[in-house]
This record gives sequence, structure tokens and C-alpha cells, in this order.
Amino acid sequence: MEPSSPEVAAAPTLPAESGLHARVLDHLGTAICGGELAPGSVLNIDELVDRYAVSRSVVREVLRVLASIGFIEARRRVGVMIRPASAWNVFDPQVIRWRLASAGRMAQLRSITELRTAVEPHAAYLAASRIGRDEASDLVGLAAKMWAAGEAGDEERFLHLDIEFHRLVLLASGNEMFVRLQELVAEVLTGRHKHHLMPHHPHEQALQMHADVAQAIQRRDGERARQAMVRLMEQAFDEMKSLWEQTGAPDREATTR
Amino acid sequence: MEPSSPEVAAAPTLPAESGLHARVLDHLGTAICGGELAPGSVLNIDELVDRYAVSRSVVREVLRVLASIGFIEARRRVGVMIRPASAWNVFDPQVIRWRLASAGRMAQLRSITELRTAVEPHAAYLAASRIGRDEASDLVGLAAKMWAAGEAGDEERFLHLDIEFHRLVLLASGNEMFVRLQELVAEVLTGRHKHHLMPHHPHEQALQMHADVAQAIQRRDGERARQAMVRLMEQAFDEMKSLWEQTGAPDREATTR
DNA sequence: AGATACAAATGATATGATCTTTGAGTGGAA
DNA sequence: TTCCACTCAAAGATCATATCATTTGTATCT
Repeated sequence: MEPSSPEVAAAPTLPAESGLHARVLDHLGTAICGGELAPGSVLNIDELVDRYAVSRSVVREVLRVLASIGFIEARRRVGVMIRPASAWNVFDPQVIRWRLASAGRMAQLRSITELRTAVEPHAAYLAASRIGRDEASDLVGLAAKMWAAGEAGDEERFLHLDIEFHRLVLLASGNEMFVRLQELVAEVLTGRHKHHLMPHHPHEQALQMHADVAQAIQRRDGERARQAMVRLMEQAFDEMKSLWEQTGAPDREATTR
Repeated sequence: MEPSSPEVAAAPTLPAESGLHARVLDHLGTAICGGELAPGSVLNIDELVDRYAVSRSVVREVLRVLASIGFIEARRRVGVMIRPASAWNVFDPQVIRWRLASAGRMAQLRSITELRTAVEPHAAYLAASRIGRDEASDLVGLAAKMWAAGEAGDEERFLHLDIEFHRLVLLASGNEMFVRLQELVAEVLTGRHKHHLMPHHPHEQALQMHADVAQAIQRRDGERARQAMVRLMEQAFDEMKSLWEQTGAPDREATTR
């Protein structure tokens, strides 16, 4: 069973969001994430009904969803108030997508990368004691394929294998919350790729580290798996550091307290 | 400015959920988390309108929210299908609350504790380089107050100080996503307290470790801060381990793939 | 048997009315 | 003047009903 061929065709973005609800939601979410709707400013329902030329049903449903992710707060006699970024559910995949598409893209990439740095080593550690035999074999196989793709200079394939590798580690951690971070990792890796932050021939070290992680997990050596993953993260972090340094380091993000 | 007196009165749970929307949402969310509505089963809007004796608007808005957190999927000509736990946004605070109130409470506590184990050490590391002078002082002060409360055997106060301590570390990490985990940590600590998992006189070690973390952060020694926090997490993890071992270890949770 | 067309079920959207809450103004009393 | 109680209207919350659009099961036709 090839664990790398069919699954890698994941959904990158859902471009043609059909349905009025999705369209309005996406538009408003983007506007809020992009800062076009500043925190504190107020809207009202009828205004939105006019602006988007949809019914109140649609607008209200959208507002409920936005409220549930902390973007807005509706108050009678006042209207719909935009809430500050500190109130957002920054773990909501939709929010992540919007932020990655907005001006705060770099800040978002940075946050997620730091999160990865924290989580993935522990995930590797846990995976070492929880992974199944077949999964472990797949993992080692993936590392091998990554090596091959790296040698061949096939960036596209390398990216997909990389995503799949980290997905499998998080999955094998047996922690539902870690698993859910897989999509964030995929976004970061893809973003890194799009910004040409990966050397055309991946560092030999990185290839070796992936292999180390896989092997340590298969041998059920959690401590070694963690350390290998730490090294991997350190390298990934360094590679990305140049990104947000060149884009004007947003060292203090939404500390709007 | 006392960082521990006014803030500690956070919202534990919002019991009297006013408004039809909140009531129906809470009821359905609880039912899904509790497994009373099994994955795969289908509802339809009119049925819910009858069951809850509310209007379609209310039901539809609730369903949109549930869909946005991955609980359901609405399909024409079919109805509203309950999705498996693997699709849930397990980072949504509302989901956490529902799960902590359901039969999956232990599994949820376990997941969050593992997440803490991964994140907090790195948060401490980052905090060491990003914390402000005043915050650092507050942190050291908190550790001192924890020591006092531990000595005095004032469990209640100790809990609040503990929550505040970890909140401050996460806040000082400068990572918006880490900050958002603060509420989860608070839930875990409170849960641990409610289940009498904390020794009446907190371990001397734990007190010392909190002090170590605070001091290392203040001295901007990230590596030492991380290591101290790792030890803290290890101890916390051990204390909780007995909990989910006695409750029938749910080692494999929703691996409904 | 297989393709095609029809029809029913169900969510999606639209519309208008009514209820409820709450901010702001208004007036009187201390 | 200052402050409290009262009133009113604005805006969301809820309700009720109707129509549209899509999906899918079924019957019909070849």
C-alpha cells in the first residue's frame, strides 16, 4: 500500500465557494482578517443585506458563524461590533486560511512555525510508543522517498512527501489535537515552498534527520525521535527566520490588551 | 499592581445560557459530544424545529455554527448528518467545554495535558526572550505567592495562582496561538483540582520548579526556563496519569479513520 | 438491462412581521 | 446642578410562510 500517492491530492484551497453563505462568510472573514474592518467598528444587518444583496437569513447565519469564531459580537440597539484579534479562535482552520491570505501572512506563518517547534518533537516522542508496525514502515518508506525526491531535485514531489511525513507523525502520536495540527503544518510547508524558501536540493542534513526520526520511531526510541525532530524543527525555523526578517519582523503581534 | 487578585475571577462556565440560539446550540453540541447523536445519523431541520419548538431561523443558525466546527454536514435531499469526531475542531473552546462535560472528559484532559507538555516548555523558552520587565517581576511574584499559599495549605488560592502563573507564561511567549491555549490550561488545572489530584500540600518540588521557571525567564535564560518547565510538566503528567488509568485508559480515542 | 425523465424530499434563500432588549434622551425631584 | 426613574425608538432575535434549487429515488421508455 502506497501511502504517498493517493492522499497527497489534498484540498489546497476551495476556490469556487458555491452558495451565498460561503461567499459572504468568506468575504467578511477576509475583510476582518485583513483589517479592512477595524476592531471596534460596527455594522448592522440591514446594511450587510444591502451590501451583499442577499437575504437576512444568509446574513444572520454568517454572523452567527463569525460570532462563534470570535470575530464579531452582536448587541441589540448597537449593531454588530468587530472584535479585536485577541478574541479570535486562531486555531480555526478557516481563520488560518484567511490570515494566510491576508497581510498578516507572515505573522501567521511565524506563529504556526513556533507551534510546530513545540508540538512536533513531542508528537514524535509519543508516536514512538504508539505507532503501529505498518505505519512505522510507511514512515521509514516516506523518509526514503524523500531522499530520492531530494536527490532527483523534484521539489513538487518532495513537498508532498514532506507534508505526508509530518502528517503521519502527528497522526501516530495518538493525540487528536496533534492530528488536527496536520493541516496547519501542511499550510506552512506549502507556504514555505511557494516563497522559495526551500533549497532546490534539500539540505542533506534535513534528509538525514527525517530518516533519523522515522527510524527512531520505528525502533520505539521516543527520546531519540524527539531529539531528531527538534533538530529538524530548528533547521526549519532558521530557514523561515529569513522570511519574516525580510518582511519586517512582526515581533509583537496582536497584543491588543 | 497585583496581578493575581482581580483577574482570577474568570468565567468558569456560563450556566444560564440566555437566548434560544445558545440553548439549542448547547443542547445539540452536548448531545453530539456525548455520543447521543452517533456519527452518521441524520437529522432534518423540521424535526429539530419541532423538537426544540423554535423557529427555522434559530435552527438554521445553530446548524451553521455546528457545521463550522465540523460537527455536522448538511446535504440536500438527505438531511443533516452527524460527522465523526475526527472532523471536529477540537481546539474550539466550546468543543472543549462540551467534551469536558461529557463522557469523554478523561480523554480530553489527557489530550490537553499532552499538548501542554509540548507547548509550555517552548512557551517558557520564548518568554525568556520576549517578556517585559514588569511582567517578569509579576511572574516571580506569583511563584512566591504560590509558595506561600502552598505552605498555608490554601488550595483554592493555590489553584488560582497556578492558573495565573501559566497564563502569564503563555502570554509572555508572544505567540498568539500559545496565548489562546491559556483557557485550556485553566480547564485542566481546575479539573485536576476538582478531582483532588493535587496533594493538599503541593509538592515542594513543584513549588521550587515554578520558582525556577520564573527566575530563569526573568534572567532571560531560555534554555533553563524550558528545562524547568519540562520538569514541571513531567510531574503534572505523572500526577494525572493515575486519573486516566483508574478511569479505564482511553488509549485509542476517536481514531475513526 | 440500461438509460432517461419525472417527482418528491430537503436544504437554501427570500420576505415581512412581531417580540425583546437596551442605549439614549427627557423630565422631575433632591 | 445632579441624579434617578421613565419613555421611546433602534437594532438584533425570533417567528411564520413562501419560493427556489439540488439531489436522489423511482418509474418509464427503449
